[in-house]
Amino acid sequence: MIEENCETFVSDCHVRAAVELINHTWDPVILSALRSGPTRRKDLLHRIAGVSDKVMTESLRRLSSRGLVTKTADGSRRDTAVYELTGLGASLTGGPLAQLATWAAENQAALSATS
Amino acid sequence: MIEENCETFVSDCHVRAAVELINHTWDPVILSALRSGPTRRKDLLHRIAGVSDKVMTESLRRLSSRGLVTKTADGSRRDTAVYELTGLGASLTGGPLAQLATWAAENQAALSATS
DNA sequence: CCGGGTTCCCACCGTTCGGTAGGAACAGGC
DNA sequence: GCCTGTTCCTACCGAACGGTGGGAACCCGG
Repeated sequence: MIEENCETFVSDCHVRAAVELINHTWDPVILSALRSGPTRRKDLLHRIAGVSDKVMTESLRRLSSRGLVTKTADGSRRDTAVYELTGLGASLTGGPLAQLATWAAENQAALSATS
Repeated sequence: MIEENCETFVSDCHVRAAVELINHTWDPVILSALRSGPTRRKDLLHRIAGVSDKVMTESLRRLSSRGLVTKTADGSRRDTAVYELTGLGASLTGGPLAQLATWAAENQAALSATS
């Protein structure tokens, strides 16, 4: 599906690929939340109000499978699982995602006015 | 829904708001396609392979209602309708969206490897 | 007048996504 | 042992999204 567009609009294909990384409702929020460092699942759920348990699991798995987040457990214990940004994830959150947040903050007035 | 997160994660709220502007499959592609200047609907459909007529209409309407795109018609004629980026839309496509595309291009190998 | 091209709308279908509810597995404190 | 907290998983449901098919309105060239 993406490849078709690559034939016509190469740069757009990249945009598409990138947007698909974050186009799930909570993924960007979780990524941003992880910028403060390795975080446990419980703390993520606590900090991000409104996200359900299932969605958090799904998002973390999705982000993990895409190489943006790693799950690190101390030994085999379950309740010590810690999620952390990978280099790729950090470059995404620190670069484009931060840009997006900055842009949104600067244009907040215009956005809320039109919505 | 967004406001709840704002209480806890202010910057994340902005990310959310921005992502919601582009989290529809074809919206970013259409926005990027419009960077080359005012474009007619037909040309957009022709250039972006894979997008359906309905989705194009929906996306254009959505982008228009959010102030990212304007629809300009020469008089009352229907087939001269031209879509164009607004200042807001241009700042989004030229800034964060371009950043995202650049990032995606740079990390293309890592992305395709993990997917 | 008539056919083709263009814009736009509507109704329907299948898939995906987010949310809820419930439970299993595991560790620690009482 | 028992209860609690935490991490996951598994159904299900409703809503939203993308895609298809069909058609209406409009303009132009034959």
